Amino acid sequence: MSENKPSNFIEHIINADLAEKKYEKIHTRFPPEPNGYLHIGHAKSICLNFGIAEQYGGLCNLRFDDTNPSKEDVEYVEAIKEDVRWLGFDWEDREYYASDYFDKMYELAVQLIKDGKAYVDDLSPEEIREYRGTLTEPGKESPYRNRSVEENLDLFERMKNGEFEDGSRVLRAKIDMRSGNLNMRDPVLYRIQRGTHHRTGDKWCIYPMYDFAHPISDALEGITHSICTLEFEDHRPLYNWVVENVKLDTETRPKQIEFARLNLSHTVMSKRKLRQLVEEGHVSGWDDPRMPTISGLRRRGYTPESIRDFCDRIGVAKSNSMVDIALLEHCVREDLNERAPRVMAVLNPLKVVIENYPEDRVEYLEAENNPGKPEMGTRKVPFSREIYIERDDFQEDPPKKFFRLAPCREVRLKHAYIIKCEKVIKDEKTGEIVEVRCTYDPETKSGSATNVRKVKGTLHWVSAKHALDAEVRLYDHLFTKENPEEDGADFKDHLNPNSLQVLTACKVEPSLASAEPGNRYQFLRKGYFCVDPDTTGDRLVFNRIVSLKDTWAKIQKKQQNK
RNA sequence: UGGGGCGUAGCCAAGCGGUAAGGCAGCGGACUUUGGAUCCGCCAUUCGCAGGUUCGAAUCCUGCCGCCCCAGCCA
Repeated sequence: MSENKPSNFIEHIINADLAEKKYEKIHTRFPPEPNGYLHIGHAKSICLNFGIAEQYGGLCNLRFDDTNPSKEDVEYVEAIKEDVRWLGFDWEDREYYASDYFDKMYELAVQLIKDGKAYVDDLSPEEIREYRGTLTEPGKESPYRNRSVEENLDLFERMKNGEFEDGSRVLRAKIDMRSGNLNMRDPVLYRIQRGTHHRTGDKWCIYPMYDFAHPISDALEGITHSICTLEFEDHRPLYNWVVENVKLDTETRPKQIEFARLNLSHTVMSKRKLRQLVEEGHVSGWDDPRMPTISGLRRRGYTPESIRDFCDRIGVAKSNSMVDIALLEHCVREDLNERAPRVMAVLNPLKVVIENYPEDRVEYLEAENNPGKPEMGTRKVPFSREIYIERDDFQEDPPKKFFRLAPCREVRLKHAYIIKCEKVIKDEKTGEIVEVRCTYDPETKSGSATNVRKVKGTLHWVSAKHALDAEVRLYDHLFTKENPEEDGADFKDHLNPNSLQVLTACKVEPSLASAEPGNRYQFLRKGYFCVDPDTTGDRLVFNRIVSLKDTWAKIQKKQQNK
């Protein structure tokens, strides 16, 4: 199909293969092991594999690499399917499992033995390690390496029949104990491991290793390009060995291609570490909105579109890299700027009384839902004598360039009037500001003919008697360090103690009464927020997806540094 | 000391012998009833380093340096 402008080295390879007529149709696969939840690193692989298939008019399979029952579970297969679907990809009826091929794999292993290319080894795990040699010294051949085909056949069948203890024997490929590539030093193909498999139950007590199962699964499914991460690069000769030495009846030979996995700043990506965060209670679960898991990002409010866009932008290459999380944040902002309706919410309320506004008057002001998109319409927002503004938006003794509310100063209330601060009321004991008294200028009503004055600052607000109470959860990076796993220290030493801040006294505009879990909004001047599933009939809970870009925060930082 | 990879801006990343794309971040400025958005401009005389080939090298050759991965009966 489209052989135009390859955007990465994998497309170059595919274009070349197509030009040489090595393959007719492109077929990829996404092969997760159902032993944990998917994270954004997997999203990169999913987008790559499904994306290439789509781009070349081919297909992409979803295949669970379930060859180790001790670590795998149906819980994970369901979660993985949900995540892939949510990201926007469809594997149609091509949902496969390596375990679907266990019979075939066994048969192929038997054939390998008959061909004199595999043998049953009685060495213990420790002995196998010793015989393997080291990185710099060659290995030694096992004393069992030259058993007769008949004996191997008999032993392997008895392994399958459960006659031997777990770990007492393995089937090994007969390749080269002196190879510089440790993977080629007679790799283990099958091990004995009792345990109930989530799909095959107790049918098997021997399970194939990844290096044997993966190339066979690929070949059986007609995969043309088997894309995996860099650490499998030195498994490629073994992958090819299996493809070439096993008696397959398919004629297309899959090709393994390796790319660099994603690393994201200010977080961790390994399943082991993520699991640790969950199990030790540093986060509330796999779907904690601070987690880089797909389920965490979903709950946080990230859109699938923004994640796909991110995956497009980071590119695909072979150098180990660390992508700045700011790019991910940029991608959601860009997406949500287009689609999120704007709404007013005061996170840290400060009461403002407009002294010259009639006590019992209420005006319903017209407010646009998205200034960039008039087609998103307008809504009515109630305005009255008592309102809340953001505590940060008032300062008694304002610094330079602060153009919000301060004594004797004027600001515009978004969609409403210009108000002027007349008086500050403080708590007599604590000195805390409890209320600000203002006056408004009736000539300045938004949209009216008399509204001609301009002021520097515009604030968001909510009418006190109309406001809804809400809880807002503010999230920050999970780790304070760009790379928490750097310099050998425990990554948990760099957990950000302020990664979650819960605000329980927030006031939001009444139109949010109908907000439902999953809905996303822009809280004017604050950021993008998503309704959390913890929301109940009488309690609104919002997650901050990402803040808006904050020029004022930057100015403040500069002022502090002076 | 073996094998496999990778080095282009603060972070990603194109580039494939014809004179360094693009994005993020950053910095300036315009506009603005979101300090948002938008717009406009700046941001690598040089591609890890050193030699060589060539009219011409990030691209080809040689040598060095640095970083990552591999010694699971995990994937």
